[in-house]
Amino acid sequence: MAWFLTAGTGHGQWLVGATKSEHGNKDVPRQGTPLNSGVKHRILAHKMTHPVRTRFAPSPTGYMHVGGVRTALFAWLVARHYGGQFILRLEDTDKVREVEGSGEHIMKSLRWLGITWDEGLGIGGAHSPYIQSQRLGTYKEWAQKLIDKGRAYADPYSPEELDGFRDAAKAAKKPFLYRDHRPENTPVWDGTQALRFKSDPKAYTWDDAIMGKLSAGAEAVDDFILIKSDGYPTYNFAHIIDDLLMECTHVIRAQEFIASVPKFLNLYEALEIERPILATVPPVMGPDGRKKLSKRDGAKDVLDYAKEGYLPEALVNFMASLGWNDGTEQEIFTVPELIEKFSLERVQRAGARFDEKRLLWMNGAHIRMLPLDELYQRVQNYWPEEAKTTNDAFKKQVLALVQERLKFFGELPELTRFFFVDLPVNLELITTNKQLAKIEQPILRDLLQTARDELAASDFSLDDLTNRLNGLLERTGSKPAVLFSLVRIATTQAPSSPGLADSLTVLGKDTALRRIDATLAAL
RNA sequence: GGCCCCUUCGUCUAGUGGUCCAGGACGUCAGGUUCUCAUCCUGAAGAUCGCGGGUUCGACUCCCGCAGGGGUCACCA
Repeated sequence: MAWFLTAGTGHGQWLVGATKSEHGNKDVPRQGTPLNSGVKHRILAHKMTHPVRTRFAPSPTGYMHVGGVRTALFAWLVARHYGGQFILRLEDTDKVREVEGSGEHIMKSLRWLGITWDEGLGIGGAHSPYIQSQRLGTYKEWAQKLIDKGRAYADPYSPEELDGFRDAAKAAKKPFLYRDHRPENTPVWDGTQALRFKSDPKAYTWDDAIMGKLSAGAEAVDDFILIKSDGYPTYNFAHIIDDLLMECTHVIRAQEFIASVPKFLNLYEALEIERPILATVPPVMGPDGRKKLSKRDGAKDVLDYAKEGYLPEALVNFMASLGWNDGTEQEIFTVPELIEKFSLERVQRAGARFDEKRLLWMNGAHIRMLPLDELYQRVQNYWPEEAKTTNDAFKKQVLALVQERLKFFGELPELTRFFFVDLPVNLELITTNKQLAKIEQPILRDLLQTARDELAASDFSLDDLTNRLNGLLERTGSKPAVLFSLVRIATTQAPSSPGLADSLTVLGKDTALRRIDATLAAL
């Protein structure tokens, strides 16, 4: 069932009437303020009769890292939570910064994570096109409305003049405000200059679904550029038009836009359109906590996590937990649980540091939750080279043994190689072993020979192996740390492996005895 | 520099005036699970709730100031 944002949906969560009382009311209690006890006074007031529609609108400037994708995730979670729609739009209005193939790469990233969209890039929809460079006519139309109202004008200055103004402002330690230089008689736009918004500066107070009550003075409102001189709109203008036309109910975006909101609010007024619910997601900080995660500082492409064998549901869980929790002590969430429990009200306002160790743990936890057959399907591209020709049944047995040891699929080869190929005898494994190093080689040799004879009589079923290994312990009087280590090293030639009996039964009699013989020959 | 936002264990966080000399998770350390690695279990260390005032019988929770951090001041988004 779809949720609708209307007054009186029952829970009192969504209230009426934000836009009109938005400004100049710092001390006046808002009408229709939510009663719903004061859930951090973040409850959003808005009137709407449409189903929830959220969007993610990246610009095609390369890959996406965890910080950017988390914003998409939150928007997606909101849409899914309310049974609404999620839209993917491409904001490609900066042709200089555009990186070829980014759109495809972004779609691939979202698809991998299971962040599905109902309209937009690649699939079209009722509000096509979803690529801003293909919507230039629309922006021009809306720009004309502003011109007709006397709320837009051509920028007569050269870039050099503008730089001069900016430098002067900087030298005076004052913020640069274009409108301080607004021409007396604002020129008519002929399409070759930049088109600027003629702002009506005033102080604003508004509600942010995450940050709560926000405010800024009139100095935050300026004459920003609507249409650049190359004919493309700026983000500041285009997104407002698109969100309106695409009927977005929420604009969920990163924190760097918070300072621009007063400009947007001013533009909504000039356009006489109702604004969507605004939500500002706090930044994901780099591991050092000094600044937000960025490509410049080596933030990874989310698809790198795919390559390394991370589970998308684990990464989703991890990103969600970066700045959100459900108020209980639950840490591991499935995607359906996230959809059910997610709410903007419980999103943190402070930035959260990216801790890859926690991601690693979470990924392991999700791997352990997977049924063996599903894990087997997912892990198929990660087997060591030597396993390529091995049959499924055998690989599945191996996988069952390493499932609880896997932190990410990329570890599969080093964890399992010895199951598929005889590794060269490495006596160092014995000489550096705490227990075995103390024992002279001839004694070790006898012990291993005894074990070999016993194993030769086994049918290599797990039960029989376990019994014989235990019997061996009694008969030889040696400690498990000695006997088991010795046999384990001889049969695997690996520094670590799953339990001895488990490993042996999967390895099989021929292989196990052959490897013991090789070790015997080397001792 | 102006404006805006943020501030609880190393990290992610719980916490909406008394139940908090602050709870959980990751990480770390120690012990247990017949060998290694891992899982699992148990335990330990780890936060004078950024600092200073105030309000209150009582503040992590409310108010004020300060400090620190972040964001922004583009014909980038």
